[in-house]
Amino acid sequence: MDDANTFAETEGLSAIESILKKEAPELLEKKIQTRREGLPELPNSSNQKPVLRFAPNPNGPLSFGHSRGLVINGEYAKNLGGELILRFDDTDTTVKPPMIEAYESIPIQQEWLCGFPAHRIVIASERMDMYHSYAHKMLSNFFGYVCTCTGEEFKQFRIAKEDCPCRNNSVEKNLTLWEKMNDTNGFQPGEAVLRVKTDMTLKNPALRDWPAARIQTKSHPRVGNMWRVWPLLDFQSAIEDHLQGVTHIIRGKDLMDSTRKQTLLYAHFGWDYPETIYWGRVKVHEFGSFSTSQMKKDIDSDKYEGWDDPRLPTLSALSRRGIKPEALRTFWIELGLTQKDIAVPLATLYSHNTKCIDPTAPRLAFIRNPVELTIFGDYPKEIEIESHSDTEMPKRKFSITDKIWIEKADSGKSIRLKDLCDIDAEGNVESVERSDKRQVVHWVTQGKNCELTVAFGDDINTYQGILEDHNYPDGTIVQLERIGYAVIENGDLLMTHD
RNA sequence: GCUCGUAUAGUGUAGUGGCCCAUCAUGAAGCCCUCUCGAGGCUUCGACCCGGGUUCAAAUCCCGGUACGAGCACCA
Repeated sequence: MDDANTFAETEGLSAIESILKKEAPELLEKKIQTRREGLPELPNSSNQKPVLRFAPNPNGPLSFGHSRGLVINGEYAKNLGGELILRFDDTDTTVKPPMIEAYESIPIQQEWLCGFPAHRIVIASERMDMYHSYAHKMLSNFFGYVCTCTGEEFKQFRIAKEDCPCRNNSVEKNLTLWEKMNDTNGFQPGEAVLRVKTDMTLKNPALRDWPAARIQTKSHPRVGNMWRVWPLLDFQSAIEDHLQGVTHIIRGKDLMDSTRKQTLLYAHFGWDYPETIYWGRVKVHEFGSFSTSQMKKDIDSDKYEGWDDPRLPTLSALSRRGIKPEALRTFWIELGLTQKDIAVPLATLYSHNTKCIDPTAPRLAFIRNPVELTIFGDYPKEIEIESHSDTEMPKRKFSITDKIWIEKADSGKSIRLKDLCDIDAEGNVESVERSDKRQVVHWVTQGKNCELTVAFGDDINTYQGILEDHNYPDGTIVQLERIGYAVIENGDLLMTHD
């Protein structure tokens, strides 16, 4: 390389060019910048069919935030011919108790979003025997122990990098204490936990002898009181990933320490940890911060009408509002898999959604703040109007009387009544053909009173107006001319977005 | 406090030593088209956190700083 540069300096660049032209012409061709499309290549996936999983807590229905995990894992599974496991991590009956309806709704929403059903569904609460048997194994092999310190006591040991007294108990003692944890008349919640023996001097405090299971006495909605000792996420998830043969874990970077904890556990068992990829935190400005438990509270107190209240960021609300799964998928794929913490505006999602719905959304006129206008002069008495200017949709047919409705904001000036005629401020017809560049305004001649509901942040507004007669069924996404897209719901309108 | 992570236009993103006075989308502005303030087409605007170092060559590698975020739960 040095020689080459010296040569270039003394002989000039053109000399090099002519040599290259002879010896290796392909090097001279300008590379064209290529932009990677879609998701980055999944590492370590060329020699195996990937097995991925998405593991929500069924303490409520799926939200916008969940959709990232579903989309990313689902896309990889689909594109690489692998498998997607939908796993219910429902091992907490106390802090985030499972909601029984969620076991039904989550798979439905998963299929709606991904476009295919999960290849496997795993319910943690039905696999408790497995977790117990590995917990037992951990104790018998002396890489786990029952700890009877209080949380505060152990915290001090963790900070001081010192072993807690329970750490050196014999295997026999541990097995006895384990029995006592599982015994109704033994330890009570809070009196003992199962810990994984790692190393109390580890640099990262989060990894020091982390807890694997605890006692819960609150009944589980699916399995009742069959179990008393329940695994914590890091343990349950680690065991289950191995049991299911998960090859790739894609999750938030807030779980980086989970990976490290679980890798230590895998080392004890002699297993290989799956390939792990992380994404950063996503904030959606318009959604603020919602937690499943807070939403549940607010629904119970009637602040929201239900899980599909259009103000909420749940998948059922988005779906109800006319957000398409394709738009959600494009949105998440475009954000990609970086570890950056990002804040995104909903405008991007809406833009993708517009591309999905615009080609099939029939146009309708909706008059907000309607005022009646009498028109004088010659105008067509029967009229056919396009329902969608770019596609072949049946036309809208109306008989025109001399009374029509226009929006108050459009009244009192000379306007073009769309597809009908030019009028002056008093309603006198000036021309049937479009005669100048005056503003084109939508209008209704035969219509019904109708309510348009618009969710905006934490507010919900309804506008009374007149919607032109149509016979589209509920659920149709229409475009209200000059306003935006909306879904027909019980004959009324629910705003999708502009 | 300890540990870990990230830093490219307003917002996202591509880019893994020479294709880069940096890609694409979104956004904003303008024009064209259109009997919608929609869709479509075109144009324009706008960025490599800072400071050192390595190298002929750095957005890219190294070190330091700064900023932001996360974990250190008997939640997931």
